[in-house]
Amino acid sequence: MSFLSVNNQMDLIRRGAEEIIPENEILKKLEKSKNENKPLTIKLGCDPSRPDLHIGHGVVLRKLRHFQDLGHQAVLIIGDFTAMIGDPSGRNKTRPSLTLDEAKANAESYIEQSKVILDIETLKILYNSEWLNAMNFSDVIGLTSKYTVARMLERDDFTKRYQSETPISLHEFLYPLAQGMDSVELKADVELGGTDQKFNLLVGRDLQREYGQAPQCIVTLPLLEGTDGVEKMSKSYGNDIGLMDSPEEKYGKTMSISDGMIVKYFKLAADADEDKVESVEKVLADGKTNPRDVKRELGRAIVELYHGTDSAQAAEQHFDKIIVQKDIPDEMDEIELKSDQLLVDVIASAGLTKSKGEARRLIKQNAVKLDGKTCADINHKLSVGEEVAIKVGKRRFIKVK
RNA sequence: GGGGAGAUGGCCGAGCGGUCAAUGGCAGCAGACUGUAAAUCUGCCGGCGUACGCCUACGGAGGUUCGAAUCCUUCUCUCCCCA
Repeated sequence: MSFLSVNNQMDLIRRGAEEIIPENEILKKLEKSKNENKPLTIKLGCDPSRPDLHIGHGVVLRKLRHFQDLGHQAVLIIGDFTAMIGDPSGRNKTRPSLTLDEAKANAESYIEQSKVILDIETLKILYNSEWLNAMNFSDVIGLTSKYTVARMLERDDFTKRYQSETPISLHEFLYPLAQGMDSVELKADVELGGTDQKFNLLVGRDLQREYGQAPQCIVTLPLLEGTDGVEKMSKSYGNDIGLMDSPEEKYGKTMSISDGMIVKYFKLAADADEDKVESVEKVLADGKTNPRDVKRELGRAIVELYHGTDSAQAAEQHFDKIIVQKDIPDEMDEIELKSDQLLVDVIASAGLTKSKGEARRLIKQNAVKLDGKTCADINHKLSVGEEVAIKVGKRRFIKVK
């Protein structure tokens, strides 16, 4: 295999990246790799404590894929060790402690999902419990002696939590060190991560130096805000576009992002190159184009990336039908009535609402339509054999027959 | 080791014996307006009952009281100050 020129490689590496630290070092690494015809080791750590991936994760996975496309060795480190330890204090809910089996199951699902982005054939997958579990207490103390409390407190979230008097457990200081040990173990040349990972990635650099290795370069990527345009994309905020979402969902959710996010989404979620990003910026700035149309293009681009052109077209058509024309879908889940039932009960039991109370409220709020006609009667009854399409809110449907 | 403050609904945060399912903000849901954008306005926002009602809920366990998120005891956890 022969590598592209360093400049050409850098064009792709820079795409969408926030920071490359230090840039001259990565150039040297690339040069050396090209001269010796030896791929670089590119590390990406993942946290298997949450099983659902979204296009926010996709940003960094995509970057790893770029390196794969350039011929380098991508390594996915599954942080099963840290997931198992979890957070004994129970304060930090983002890190529940998992059993080995759970961590493993999540890891498998993670790998399965990342297949839509990564070239799984050449991907190397390692579990960090393999080496972290093997460390004994004096190893750990030796490791901690290489870092100071003051430096740890430099990490953004530690600083904030310390200042706002929220607890920081001691063991949390060990996570960056553990992650750094992964880099040492791997002799990583480059580590990727979100900007929130910058501190941890830099610790990896320091530790590699301590252990007599050439320090890794780091490539950080911007965090992608969710569809609300404010919070970081996350399933628990409900503002995510899942990698496993259907084309229709991906398209629809994309259409709901705020205008200010369009460029960023092109850059990070649609993998657009610099030229494309520039032209989008230009079109949005000229004031003649309705941003909605640019967003439609974005929606297609994102769906296309994961599902292909045909699905992108279909998703757009579906969107136009359901949302723009407020029609009902051709296909929806169907249920059969065994006896005459109150509409409220049907909606709740079909799972369209969480409770009967909610169903009742929505009916009162004119949010329920039967075959396109608003039904505000909470006593409305459906009889056996009656065929009707129920629409709750904007996008919850069920067909009764 | 000593002293002080605190733990409330998804989150933040009031309440400090009855009128508290618990003010307010954020998030969420729905409606109006739109480009399913944003902003704005309106309504909803523990569960069951179409209202009155019942059940569950103010860190855990006991207790005082006709009545407790509110008082007492104890346990668990957190923060601050001094050493």
